Amino acid sequence: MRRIADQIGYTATAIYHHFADKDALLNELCLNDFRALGEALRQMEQLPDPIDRIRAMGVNYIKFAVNHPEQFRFMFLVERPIPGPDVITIDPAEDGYAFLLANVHEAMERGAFLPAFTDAELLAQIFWGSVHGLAVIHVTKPRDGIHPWLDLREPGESAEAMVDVVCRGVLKSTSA
Amino acid sequence: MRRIADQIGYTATAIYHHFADKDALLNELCLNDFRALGEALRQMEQLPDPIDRIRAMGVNYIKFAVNHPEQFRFMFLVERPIPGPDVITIDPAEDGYAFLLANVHEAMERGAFLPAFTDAELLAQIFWGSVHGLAVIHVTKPRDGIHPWLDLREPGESAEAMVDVVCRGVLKSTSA
DNA sequence: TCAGATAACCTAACGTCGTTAAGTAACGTG
DNA sequence: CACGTTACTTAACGACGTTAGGTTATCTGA
Repeated sequence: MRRIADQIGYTATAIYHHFADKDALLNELCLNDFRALGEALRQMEQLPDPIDRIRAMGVNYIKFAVNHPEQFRFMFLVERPIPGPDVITIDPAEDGYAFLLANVHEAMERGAFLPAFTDAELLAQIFWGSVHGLAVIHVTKPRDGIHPWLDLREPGESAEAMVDVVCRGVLKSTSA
Repeated sequence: MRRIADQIGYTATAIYHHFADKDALLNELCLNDFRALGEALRQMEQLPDPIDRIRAMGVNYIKFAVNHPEQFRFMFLVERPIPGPDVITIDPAEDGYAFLLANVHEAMERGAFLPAFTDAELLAQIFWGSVHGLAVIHVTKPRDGIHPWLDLREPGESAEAMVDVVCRGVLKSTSA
């Protein structure tokens, strides 16, 4: 708070006339980042095939994390009290997960997935979870001083590989 | 520090005779948790097939995270200064990642993977990343107050599904 | 056996942090 | 021009990690 205040040329207490407390401020910044990520993923809307969109989203999700590690950590990894329901102002229309889920539904209607996969939400969570894991690993890299023998692959390389693997695992026909 | 000291019936300053500072103490606790996770994963050693071991490790990794969310967050998600090289005392023999990597190597020698996969390290990171993502999602669940429409599947269900998907994506023959 | 070192622990205090209380200056509205 | 609201200030509180300095117990060696 005091450091933010210094940087913007005010006193720390001035912030409290605009935000209830530190968490409220951080949540606002966090929502901003969520919108940025959502927008980045929504760029894939132009691709005609829903599976291609999902693939591209996966790769770009990791790219976002690697390019904005502070924001990514901030969004997903920093513990903060759950904001009150009134604070949840993020619009599903600009949410990344909602977009992913819509694409899974679309691909499912086209019969792209193996017959075993009928739960779109579960599929979406598998897609998200797989790239989320890689993203988190890359964004918390320094911690792996604990695993000095971990020879981490390039984010781009592992992202492509992960997306390929998961797609081959869920798709009826493996085009790629 | 003060709260820990209270709980163990000492003054806060007493701790500084046993640990250099807060980070040193936390790193020690963290190493403890890493050993616990490593041991949990190493239990799979009894399974004869390396692929079965990898599958079971994936499911148990998520189980560990869900059963010990505090520890898991602590190990992977809490930002802390990188410990000095002298502090890295974790033995590869009791490390989970090293065990995973060894199993990937073993399965690769048996020709279990599709010919495209020749990089054992990359494969290990795909296995780890996929379940790590789900684990992180489940362990940071409260934060998804931001995604109120996210209908999170049961950890066990999504863990099994993830492991199946990734295995189908990398294995030559899909036995399961 | 006893001096001296070492270890384990204490109290007091410092600086930093998030936050609150109380006050002041500027501004828009009747 | 009075008046409430807004934007901001200084001063201070309590909690935190940490340090300095002192006290007591325990162990070691001549």
